[in-house]
Amino acid sequence: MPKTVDRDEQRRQIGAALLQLVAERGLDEVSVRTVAAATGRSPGAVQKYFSTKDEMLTFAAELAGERVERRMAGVDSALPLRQALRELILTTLPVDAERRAEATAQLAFAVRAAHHPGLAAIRRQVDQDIRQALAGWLESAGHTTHATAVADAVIALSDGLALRMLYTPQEHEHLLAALDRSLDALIPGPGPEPPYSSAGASSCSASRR
Amino acid sequence: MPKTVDRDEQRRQIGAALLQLVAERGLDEVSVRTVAAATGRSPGAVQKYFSTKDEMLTFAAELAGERVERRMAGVDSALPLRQALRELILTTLPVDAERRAEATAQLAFAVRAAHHPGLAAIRRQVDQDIRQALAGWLESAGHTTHATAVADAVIALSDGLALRMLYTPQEHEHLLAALDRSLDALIPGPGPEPPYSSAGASSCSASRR
DNA sequence: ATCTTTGAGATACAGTCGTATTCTAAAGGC
DNA sequence: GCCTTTAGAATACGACTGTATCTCAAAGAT
Repeated sequence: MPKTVDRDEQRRQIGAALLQLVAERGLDEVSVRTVAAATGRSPGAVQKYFSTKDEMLTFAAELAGERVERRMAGVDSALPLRQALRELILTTLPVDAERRAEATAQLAFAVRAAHHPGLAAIRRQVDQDIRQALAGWLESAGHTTHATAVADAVIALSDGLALRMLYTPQEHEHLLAALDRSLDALIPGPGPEPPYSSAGASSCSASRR
Repeated sequence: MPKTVDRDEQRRQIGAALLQLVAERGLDEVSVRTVAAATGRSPGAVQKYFSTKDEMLTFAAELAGERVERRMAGVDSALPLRQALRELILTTLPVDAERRAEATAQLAFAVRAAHHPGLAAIRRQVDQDIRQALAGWLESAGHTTHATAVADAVIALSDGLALRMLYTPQEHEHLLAALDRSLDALIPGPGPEPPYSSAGASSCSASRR
């Protein structure tokens, strides 16, 4: 046996470099050569691990998906529902350099998935996992009705806020306020009632206390 | 004066073709040559109207923004708030081929804006316009507190749902349900419950038709 | 009818792309 | 020790990119 290397580890290194490159320069700037340079390798060396650019892209998309799911699993599930949700969403919003990198890559892949069946399948799988985990949280917190619909709403809200934050760093404050407002509305109680206006029969606020 | 043409009209034609191309094949497939072919022109003819690819892209992004704002202005403002919002959001979701085309282009430009200051500025302007119009709707419907936060939430929700619909056509039903759930939560019934609501009960049980 | 200005097409150029092929060097197994 | 297998680099190729330049046809003004 000749010189041997941990192939999977190498692939993960390259994939990680690709994600970072997407974050810094955009998915359009990703080429076999730029990724190779970002990892200090020659283009030929990258070819040893990914025979095709598309294979490399797909691998990186899966890697990014795994990261999201791992972060999700890392949220303290003992937290009150609203806080847990807020914490989870905050880990997906580009509020600092690291999260901005992740969000950028995530959204870039999502848009490309619109014209790339392979990437679309990966995104669908990740979304499905997150959706079911979220629905589980909701149900175990007493949110037995329309748990999946609320889960989908939370996902959409998170993605939409992240997208806009990408090109509007000035408005992070406003958008975080919008996040809290939405969570207040979507997740009634526990704790002090959100300071929502409107006369007594405010829609959902009576369901759980 | 020699042969003369309506330059602005030509530019709009080319811009429209570019948007359609983005919708059908993705922003990566947009090149001076592909756009020229899509308009039945030669690449050189396109150069007469846009001396640079970036100028062409910027123009198309503005064109797309105008379309959104025009659609927004077209929503019947006499409608009850919740219905107006729902109608507005539906015109931005990829529920049919035409809207899918618009949403695809919109989101593609949004992601590219993350690394393109010019596009970012355009997006920010469009977002600002929509936000203020939405906030105006909300306030004039009695939603005097946190109108802008709710407006931002609505925008994020709309973008997030559109993004996911792009690569998950199978789940349109679920996502529309999530939209209604969110609207129910965000917009407490304006006096008379909207017709979506089932009887006088809490609007929590109201779902899409 | 001529001139002049313009739209449109064709072509050229340097650069980058993805991928295939070829080479060098090094690290186990014998 | 050599020999095989592999990692990695270098190179080659055709296709495509954005942009600059050139030519030609056509239409209004004189």
